[in-house]
Amino acid sequence: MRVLKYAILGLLIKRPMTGYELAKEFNFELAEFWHASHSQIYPELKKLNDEGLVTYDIEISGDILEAKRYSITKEGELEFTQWLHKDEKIPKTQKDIFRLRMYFSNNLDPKTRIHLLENQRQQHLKRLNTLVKTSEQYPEVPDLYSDRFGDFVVLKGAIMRQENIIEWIDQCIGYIEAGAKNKP
Amino acid sequence: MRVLKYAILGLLIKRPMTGYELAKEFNFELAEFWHASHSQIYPELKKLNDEGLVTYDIEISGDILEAKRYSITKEGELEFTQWLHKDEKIPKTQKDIFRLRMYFSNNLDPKTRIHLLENQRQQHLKRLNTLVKTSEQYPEVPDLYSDRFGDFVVLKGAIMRQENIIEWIDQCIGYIEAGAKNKP
DNA sequence: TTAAACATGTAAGCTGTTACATGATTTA
DNA sequence: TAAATCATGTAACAGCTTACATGTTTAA
Repeated sequence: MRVLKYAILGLLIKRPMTGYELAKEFNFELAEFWHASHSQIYPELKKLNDEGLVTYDIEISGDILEAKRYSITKEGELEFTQWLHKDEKIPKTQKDIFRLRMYFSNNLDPKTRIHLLENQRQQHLKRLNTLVKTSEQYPEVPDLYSDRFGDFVVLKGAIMRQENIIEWIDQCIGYIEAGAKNKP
Repeated sequence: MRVLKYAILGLLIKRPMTGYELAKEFNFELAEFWHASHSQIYPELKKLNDEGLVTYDIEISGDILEAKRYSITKEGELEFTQWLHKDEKIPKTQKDIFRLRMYFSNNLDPKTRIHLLENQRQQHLKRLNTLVKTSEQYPEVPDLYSDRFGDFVVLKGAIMRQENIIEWIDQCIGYIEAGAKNKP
């Protein structure tokens, strides 16, 4: 499916970037729903260059440090746009280890279950706070054609997802507390 | 990390199963947040057997059709329980291709964006309806120590997640409609 | 009698992570 | 001058998907 290919092409439409810069992008807002490390990015950039979807110029910092600044080509833009127009089938499975654990939680005593849930709750709350803080950079909805629009909607989605997970965790805790009260 | 190992061990605690039956389990409720196909399961069962965490008896249906019915061993139960007690770090990234597309959505005209969103909406709504129908099997919260408790809480979570995604999609559509009105 | 379900396995290939490997430049 | 950041690559391995491969039993 080569999603990384399209992720890179999409980022290069914003502006030409080095592999190193692309790797950084995958660690900010984007990181909530897509990630790639440099060991994936460099080979992919090479491949995209072979396919004629990107080109690069070499930049020199200081005396000898070379950086390849990649730009998307016309063909690259075309392929990216075609991909972007396609309907996406929703995935059957969103792998989630914690939910797998909860699926098996009848094997744990109530106290342990609540401990595990509280631990998750705390982590998600922390993440939520970070996301909310980031969202303060968007006092209003960005222009539809600005690339900040995409940032904005996925950030909103990330916040809503964290809130939803916390709500689910709270309900789980509620079920366990109610169940433990009946049969302690 | 070998999550599949623990997923299989957890399922075998419920009851002894064949590889074929395990594969089926990964296609029902569990499928929302974990999946494995038979080509992964059979080698893993072999490995677990080598490690002494499961054993099997051969069952014969009809004249010659053999099935290996796997049971978890004491060691297997111990390892599983130890795993289940561990705190889980929340993942930095939950890969989501559709959100990646939306991240790049400034490259699409508003009509196409709304088309893509409506398409997702419809798919998630369909999934939601299926989940809600399934949840009717749980008129009340199952007993804390019944293995239906795990089924129940993750099903609740799956429903909440679908509702949340639909809410996000609706908000996205709202942003686009509002933005397109200002600058058509 | 035929299609669906039962049943088990292997192989090739893609994706992704962690570690290995090296070195330059900038900033504190 | 030392640490952080910039910069690029490869290798080994784990995980997962799709296809290949084979055959039996049951229910319509």
